[in-house]
Amino acid sequence: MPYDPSAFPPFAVTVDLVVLTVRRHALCALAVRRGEPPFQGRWALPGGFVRADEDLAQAAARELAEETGLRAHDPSTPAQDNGAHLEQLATYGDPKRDPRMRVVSVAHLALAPDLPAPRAGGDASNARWAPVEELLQQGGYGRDGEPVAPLAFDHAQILADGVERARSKIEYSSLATAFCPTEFTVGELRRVYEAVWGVALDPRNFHRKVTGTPGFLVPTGGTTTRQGGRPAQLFRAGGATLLNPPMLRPEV
Amino acid sequence: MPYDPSAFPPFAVTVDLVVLTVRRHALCALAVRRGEPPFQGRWALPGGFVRADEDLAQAAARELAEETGLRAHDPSTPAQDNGAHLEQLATYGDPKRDPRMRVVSVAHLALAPDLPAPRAGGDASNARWAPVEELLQQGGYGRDGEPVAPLAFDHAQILADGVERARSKIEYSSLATAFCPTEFTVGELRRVYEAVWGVALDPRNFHRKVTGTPGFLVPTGGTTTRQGGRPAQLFRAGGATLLNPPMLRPEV
DNA sequence: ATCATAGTCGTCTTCCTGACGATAAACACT
DNA sequence: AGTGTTTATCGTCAGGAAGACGACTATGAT
Repeated sequence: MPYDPSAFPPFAVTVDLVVLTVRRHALCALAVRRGEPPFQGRWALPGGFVRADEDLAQAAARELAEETGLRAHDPSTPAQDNGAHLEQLATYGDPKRDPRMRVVSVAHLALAPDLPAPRAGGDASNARWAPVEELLQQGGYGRDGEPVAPLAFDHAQILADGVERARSKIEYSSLATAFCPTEFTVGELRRVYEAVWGVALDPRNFHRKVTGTPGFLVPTGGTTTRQGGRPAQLFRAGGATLLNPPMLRPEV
Repeated sequence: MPYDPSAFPPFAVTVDLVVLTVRRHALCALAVRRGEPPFQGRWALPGGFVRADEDLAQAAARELAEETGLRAHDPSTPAQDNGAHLEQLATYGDPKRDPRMRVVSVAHLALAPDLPAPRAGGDASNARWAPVEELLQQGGYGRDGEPVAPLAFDHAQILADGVERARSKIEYSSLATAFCPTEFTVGELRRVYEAVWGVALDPRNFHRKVTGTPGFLVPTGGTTTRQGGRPAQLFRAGGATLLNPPMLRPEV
């Protein structure tokens, strides 16, 4: 078939972000309140249109910076600075996912250490970190007893897919360090795994596993006592990106 | 920002397919010859525009049927019929990836058993199964001494990503059975792993592993001798989709 | 001083894997 | 019929990794 510019329907292309962090022992995602219809007033994932001259990864990094101030580091340059990890998640293109028009959204997954405070266009009341279970429970009641509306569009599905990606990826990669600040302790890293997986891990076996995996952790020499108890060694993320053998997620 | 239909640039959205199969002990991908510019005469991955009323998965299934005659089975209805496995791979949206216009391509990965013959719009000379190493080597010479042109667009990258996805996914899932016909032997399944990974596996340990994993293989009672040697038991794919513990890919 | 908390080192058992010997059942020869 | 070849299948053994859990250490709180 010859090339015919009228042969294809026009689409709008957006990027949506699943930004995850660990706060107070819970896996949290960034949500923004929608200011206009459709779904006005409802919570949604941050995102926006891809510009005409922009790559998808660039658009995702730009949105991430606009919403959180985080720089994304290039995936080819792993965890050195305290920028966020950013990767493409999946693409959602149901014809009816946006009632206004045909929109294809390329969702991205970002993992960040605990941050001071979200900012959505300068208005803090329109952005928040919320535990993912709270955002995913449809039509229930939140911790404060307020009714919880489901996320706008198909964002509950996107968030669920992003959480599942994070849960499986920390098994066989060193990605859990993306949730930690530059220097962290073994206990802090363990609490990341526990929050993301929602399980309790044996501190002794965990310590043996992570310190025994070459390239995973690099001791910085310092110690800290910010968690109480005996001072703990401080580590930085090592160069290894793949864990072999993987960290095993407990059954059930 | 209020909704403004002129606020976003229009995109064309396509699906491209990485269709993999195992033929003659080699991992092969389906390639089609381009009939029009750009890249006229070069080999490319099959694909096409997403229609206005079509979901992305529907578009991919339609293209797969057009190119190969294969029905894709729904991911929620695993390996029963001899349809192909189809899943979304990744999305490619570099502004310059298509010189004509802004095209975002949602690549999909399909795994199929060895098929009679490809058909691309009825013209067999414009479609072929080629070993992935042959398609991925840039500017070398093929088995027959002819110069090999690299794949059109960014399809070499897409193919490489698809192959990598397949290689890693057969580690921890029962997806390797998607390369096999409905009934197959342990040896045939082993040859799938060997072709996809490009390694030799110990037949005895492989046999112990796959027959010892509950839900992976279901004996059908029959035997076959189509490989020569002692008759082998026939199996069908069991209901299990996740392999735990995974099949280990040898180092090197 | 005592307790609570968190970190770190060991031990033991169990399971899984890799290496590899041995047997079984077909076919192709001579 | 006998012999060799090929593929399938069962068994054995050693090494490594993980789960369960005891023991000890170093802080702060009471």
